[in-house]
Amino acid sequence: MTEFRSPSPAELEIFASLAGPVQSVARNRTIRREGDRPQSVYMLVDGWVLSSMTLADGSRQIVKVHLPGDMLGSPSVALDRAAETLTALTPVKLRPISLSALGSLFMRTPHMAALLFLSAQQERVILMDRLCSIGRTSAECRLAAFLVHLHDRLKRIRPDMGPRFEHPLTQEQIGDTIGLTAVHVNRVFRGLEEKKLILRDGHSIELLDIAALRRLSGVSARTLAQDLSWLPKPLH
Amino acid sequence: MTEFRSPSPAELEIFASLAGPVQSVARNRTIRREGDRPQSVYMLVDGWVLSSMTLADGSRQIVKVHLPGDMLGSPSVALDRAAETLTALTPVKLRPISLSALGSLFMRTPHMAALLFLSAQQERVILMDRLCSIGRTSAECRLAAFLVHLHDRLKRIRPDMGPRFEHPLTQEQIGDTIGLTAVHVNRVFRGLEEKKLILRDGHSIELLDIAALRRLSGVSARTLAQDLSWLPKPLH
DNA sequence: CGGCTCGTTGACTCTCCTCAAGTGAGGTGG
DNA sequence: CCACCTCACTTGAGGAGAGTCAACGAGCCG
Repeated sequence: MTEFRSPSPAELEIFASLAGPVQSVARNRTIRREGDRPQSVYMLVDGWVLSSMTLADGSRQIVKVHLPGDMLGSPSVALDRAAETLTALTPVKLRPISLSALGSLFMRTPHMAALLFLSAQQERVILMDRLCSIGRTSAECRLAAFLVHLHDRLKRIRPDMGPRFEHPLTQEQIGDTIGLTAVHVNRVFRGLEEKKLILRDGHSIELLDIAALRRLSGVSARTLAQDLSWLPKPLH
Repeated sequence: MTEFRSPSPAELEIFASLAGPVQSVARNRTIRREGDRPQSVYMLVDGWVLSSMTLADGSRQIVKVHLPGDMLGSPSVALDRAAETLTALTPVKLRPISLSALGSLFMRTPHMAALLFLSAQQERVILMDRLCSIGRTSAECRLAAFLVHLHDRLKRIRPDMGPRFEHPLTQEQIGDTIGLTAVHVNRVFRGLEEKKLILRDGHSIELLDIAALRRLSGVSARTLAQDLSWLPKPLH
């Protein structure tokens, strides 16, 4: 929500007071499993979290790679049973937000509620872009799109970040995110290296030509709405 | 929102009063193009609408097939420029809802605002399911998932509907929806017919074994949240 | 030291795409 | 009323991209 740069300090305080205490989750632990009853959402304070779904044949699709600042588990608030499994990729710190706390937000600060709505819509756009990527582009384009998108999001967290970043993902997890097998992810990685578009060193990746990668990805860059004058006014 | 069965008559009236007059759009006309500034969303009163995105190489992905009762164009309210093109598939009737009307909803009825939020989350789940379908399953599974999902949604509009329904989609449009070429959609249609899972006659489709199709699709059925006691109370 | 997971590479297979051509229904204009 | 055109559907043949199976090496942790 802070992406829209309009919550007031008073509102951020309300939001913070609604969230529960910080919980720690060890690497590889499941935070919530698909099929569980959704009783809260979570603010990710620190660490990486995977949101994944399992298909009937046992294959897995990763629907979102969550970074610090993300709200986890929110799609499932509309459902009887959670759709996604949340797994800690690294040691994680998070704060639960009960459904009733979420509900009271709509009463207490309509402006924050509207921002919550906007970020849900933004997530829809991200999913739509991924649908395009997976549905209509080659493995190379998909990997490029994934890397650029991840880089953009990391950069939003650390604006001073350069073209190089660390990540905890295995190639299998990347494959499950962009709809490829681990073996093919590996080959495509090599292809991008040979084209001098990226450099890899373990779990560190450097994007050598972000513009070219973005072009290759095929999906257009998105700019968030600037004019939010139609929203309810923030509290002060 | 009415899917959650909780808006009160008073609230529905508020909602109706916020929407603009009914507009008619002829078949194949564009309602809004990607790149336009999003100035409103639309309630689809009657007809079918496609929401699509165009990639750099000119290929198209259909992001959503909209049916009467749907809200159109809402993902783009978070953006500076609309992400999706809205095209009338049939003669269409719709009512625009300006952004300021949407904003006032958050002030006037927190309960409706929360329902709006929930239906955005539900759309996210639908996109996540489609991501799984396109990313991890075969052409046959994808087509089965598409047909079952479409049938479910039509059934929600007309609960008395049987296993047979009419639709205005070409095979190319279906392909653009599930990430296949028109030629391959045709072959997979034939496959499903030969397996006695469906029957086709022009633009009419009968699902001969919905349970089998659902199993084949690989994605799990979703149940909407029943307990919405955490939402703000409705107006009366 | 041993057992794991992860990354890498090769060989082969198969699903789906591409290109091409033919059919049929519907619409239009002479 | 018919010739013509267009668009959607259909089917075939061939090719390419991604999957599958398998093996091996490297790093990490107990």
